[in-house]
Amino acid sequence: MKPVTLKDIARQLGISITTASKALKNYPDVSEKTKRKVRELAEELNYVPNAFAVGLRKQESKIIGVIIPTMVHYFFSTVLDAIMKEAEKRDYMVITMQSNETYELEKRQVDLLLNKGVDGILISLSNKTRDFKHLQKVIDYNIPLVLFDKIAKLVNCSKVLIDDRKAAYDAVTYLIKKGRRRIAHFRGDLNPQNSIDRFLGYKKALEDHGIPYDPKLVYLCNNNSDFTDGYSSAKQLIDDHGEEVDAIFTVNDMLAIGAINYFNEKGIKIPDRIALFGFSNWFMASVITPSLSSVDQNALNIGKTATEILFEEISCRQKGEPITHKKVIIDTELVIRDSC
Amino acid sequence: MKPVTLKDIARQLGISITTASKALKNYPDVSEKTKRKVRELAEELNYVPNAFAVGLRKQESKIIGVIIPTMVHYFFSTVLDAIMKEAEKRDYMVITMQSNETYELEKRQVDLLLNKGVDGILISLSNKTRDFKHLQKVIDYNIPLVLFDKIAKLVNCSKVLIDDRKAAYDAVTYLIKKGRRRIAHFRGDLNPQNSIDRFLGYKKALEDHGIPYDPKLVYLCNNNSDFTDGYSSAKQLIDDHGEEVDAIFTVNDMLAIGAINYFNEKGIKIPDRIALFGFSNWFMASVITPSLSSVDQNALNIGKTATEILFEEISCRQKGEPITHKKVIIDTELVIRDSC
DNA sequence: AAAATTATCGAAAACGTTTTCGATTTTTAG
DNA sequence: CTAAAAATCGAAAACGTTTTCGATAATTTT
Repeated sequence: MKPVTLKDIARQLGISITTASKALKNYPDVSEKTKRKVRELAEELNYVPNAFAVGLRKQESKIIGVIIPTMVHYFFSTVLDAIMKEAEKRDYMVITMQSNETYELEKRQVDLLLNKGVDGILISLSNKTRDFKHLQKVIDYNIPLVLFDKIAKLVNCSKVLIDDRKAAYDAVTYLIKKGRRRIAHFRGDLNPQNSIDRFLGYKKALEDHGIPYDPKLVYLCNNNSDFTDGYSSAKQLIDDHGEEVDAIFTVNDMLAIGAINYFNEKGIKIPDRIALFGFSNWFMASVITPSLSSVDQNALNIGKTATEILFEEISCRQKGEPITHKKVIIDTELVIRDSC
Repeated sequence: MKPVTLKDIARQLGISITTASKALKNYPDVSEKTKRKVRELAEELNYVPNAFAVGLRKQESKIIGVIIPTMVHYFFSTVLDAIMKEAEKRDYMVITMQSNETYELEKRQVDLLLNKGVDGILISLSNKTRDFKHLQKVIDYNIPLVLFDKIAKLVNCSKVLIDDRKAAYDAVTYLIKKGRRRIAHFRGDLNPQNSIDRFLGYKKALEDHGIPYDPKLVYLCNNNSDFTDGYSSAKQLIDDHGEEVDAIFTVNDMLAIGAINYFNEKGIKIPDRIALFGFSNWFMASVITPSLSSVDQNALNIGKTATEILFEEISCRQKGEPITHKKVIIDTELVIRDSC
């Protein structure tokens, strides 16, 4: 079974390919009678335009590309979910690629997407990306580009992100308002910017509420995608400070869950003895015992907004209108559960 | 900045487009000298073939399509991870679509993928899919198709799946070997086949070990993607049977985690008083307290194998060789943790 | 009835690549 | 030195669509 083409329709109806094409596109210079005949036959034969031919002719693919560090991740898969739904509304398809947190792959994937002729690209940068020539290439090719979550400030394109510093500030402030005074922080690596900002928010919240910042209460967890790191840091924290500490704010939920496991094991009561506040509001946070308070990043909204902006830019480009880049901050939300 | 084409290269070198094309494709009827010149210039100008033109000419897209019920799911995102890595090895890209567990979307998405000219399609069917005309269409178009996990027995194509019945049998047998005698089962909906098979495995394990099957110990959890269902079923179970029951085998980890939450809350000791065995080995299973024993479905292997088979078929088709469909059963594994 | 207008159609070029096949040039063999 | 063989190249067609523009036919206006 071969797909049916305009040629087939034209031949069967004894008209030209041109007329057949114009009939389906509702051109004014085709009579209603022929339009009807063409449309009926097209329907009957299940005609669909060949995507390659259309792409070649119109230089548009009806595909957008997405590059994320990793797929198996509650936050990113949720963002992707939103992206795909927005794309589908507009009859667009999504090609997804994983950079695996490496710059080389990310760069290569940008090239591949450009070669495929995608109409726009969404990227959440890898932790290791320090050089932005590949992004500049996208811009030079005049392909709309929107960065989300892991962004690069210096790149001239639209961005969608949360205010990590404020979100962390709010979470720590909540702990303080609940009477906690010795609040530890399990922080992440120096890159990406997110963990720095969350740390700064933590620090500022303490200072604004008259609690001295104590660097000894900050633990670096460089492998923060593994909950054993949270477990061992919790152990270290208790060894170092004993009864003194009464709360922990962690840079993500994974670390908090590792800590919860340790405390549960040692019979250290949560939240009576020590409170916990996570970040990201992964699904796990709601099912663990005790359930974990966390900052919800609103992944769906991030994905939706980023995609909407991308399509605006795509539409501007097609109409030849000038493109103005946007930077949108998505609201976060404190989700309070049993851990504090 | 416009992408550079063969025409640009040909003009700059004073040769024909034909020769430029053949030089890059290493045809024997181009002299080494011109080949070198063309390759060097192509490299310098960063030439990449236009994907639409190649697709139109060769009728191949270097894209495969994937349809899964949902993206935000540990199993499916892991399978997708494997699929994308296999595709990348072969310089292929992946278009992913979510059926959202609806037949209509699934059908529409198959159409969209066919129209895009994808070279092959991987599908894990929606729970609601009872009609397979859309799959038959893929086969009629002679596009390689591989079903995985949620398959349709009657469709004539390759399939990759696990032996749900055997896996369930093994898990329940493990509980029996550990001395459990009154083993409950939290089962899923009637569709898909998976939950039926897991139930049958449960039943057979009991019978083979001389334990009478008691339908009163089987609880239907129709909304099994929500852990509150596991919570309430656990409560019901204790209300109905009290001290009598000493283990539960659940159709997935979500239900088991709901049950664990209930038991933790009520101070019902796991595994002393009651043991639990889940299914799917979601990431959560390892972080919950107590950690949950579960059947690992080997999602990475499912994805890898399905993609390998797909590419074999794609390659056969391109060479005009006959295609033989395969049905591969991926081994599962019991992951024993603290819950039993 | 002639002229102007409008409606309807199709030829042709273009998008960029691949591939067949014939033409030309160079090399080798006789 | 000529004939055959080999090496090297390019014209042209094809993939299927869109769009411009010119041609013809039908209609309206003078």
